[in-house]
Amino acid sequence: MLTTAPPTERDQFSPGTRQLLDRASAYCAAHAGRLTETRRLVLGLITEASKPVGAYDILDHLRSFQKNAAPPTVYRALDFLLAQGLIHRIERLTAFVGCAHRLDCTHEGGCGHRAQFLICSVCGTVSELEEPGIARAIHDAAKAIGFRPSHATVEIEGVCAQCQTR
Amino acid sequence: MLTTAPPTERDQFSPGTRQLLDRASAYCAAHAGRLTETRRLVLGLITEASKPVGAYDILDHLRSFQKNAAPPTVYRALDFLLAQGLIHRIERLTAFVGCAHRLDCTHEGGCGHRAQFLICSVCGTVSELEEPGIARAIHDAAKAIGFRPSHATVEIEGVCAQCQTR
DNA sequence: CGCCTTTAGTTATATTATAACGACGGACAG
DNA sequence: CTGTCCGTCGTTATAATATAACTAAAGGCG
Repeated sequence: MLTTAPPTERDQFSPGTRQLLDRASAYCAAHAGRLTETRRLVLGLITEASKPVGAYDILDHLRSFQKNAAPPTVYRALDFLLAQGLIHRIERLTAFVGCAHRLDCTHEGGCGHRAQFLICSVCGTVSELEEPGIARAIHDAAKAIGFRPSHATVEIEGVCAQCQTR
Repeated sequence: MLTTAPPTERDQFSPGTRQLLDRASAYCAAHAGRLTETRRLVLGLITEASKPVGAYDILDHLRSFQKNAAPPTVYRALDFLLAQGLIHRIERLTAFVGCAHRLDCTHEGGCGHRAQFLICSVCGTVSELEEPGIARAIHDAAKAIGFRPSHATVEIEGVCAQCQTR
């Protein structure tokens, strides 16, 4: 009798995504982390989405690979990916996006805490900025009043260029 | 027979808070809004707290005034106060703080969307900045890529001056 | 007053996130 | 080899935050 095997990432993820996952796996290995099967699937699902995805959206999709996935399954993977800097949490949306720069970032630990996000309120897409001027303005303002910043959340809501022309 | 009356704001709020509430009431009246009893209590509770407060913390305290308060009671008041610009929501904390500047702000609608917040991870206090340099850096960066911003969330986590010296 | 709009009460439920505990598995020292 | 440790995962339950939907009351205004 033929039992139906659950789908693998090969069936669902684009070649581009799988390549990114391979690079992420190497990145983790180089930073004392393991991109396990579950973590890889979660990162893949986030990467394939064109918009931020909520934890329970991820859970729904993850269940097509692992029928017994539960909330802690997803949240544990998300915690790991956040710690590695491979994804970001968008606070205003309570949702997650892949990090556009982490794998290309040459300066250790230098990318995650400086990113800014542009949220289009029409199409819902989020794009990531790395604008030194913003980071500097924040740093300077904090320094001027004796505050020592460790991380800044910058989320800019508005209408993206594409949606303005429609 | 003597029935015990529920406490009024007079019993709980400091004179300074009550004065602020009176000013807020006038502010609302001038902007086609009514600072009703419930809204006034919620704003008072937020104002008295030295730190950001969660919606359910507010609910707990509100119940000492109104025994039948429920989640929608609080969320409706919060929605109103946010719309008036009298409080802010701190996304990273899922909590609310009073607006330090709204009542003193002379330019209509000009204060709310430019504020930045400093969150001390040691003592938990949040202070509000209004630093034109940050707002300008954000505006310029967005403009450069054709994005039209409507609102920017800037939340800076770190250690405040006071906590650094301890 | 009578009408209309805003506000509030009430119940139920949706959405997001974590606690707690046991099991499994690989790495590594002895 | 084998026992131990640590990181990961499965599982169940529950906490914390937020909203839907409907009804009723209260206030402004002709």
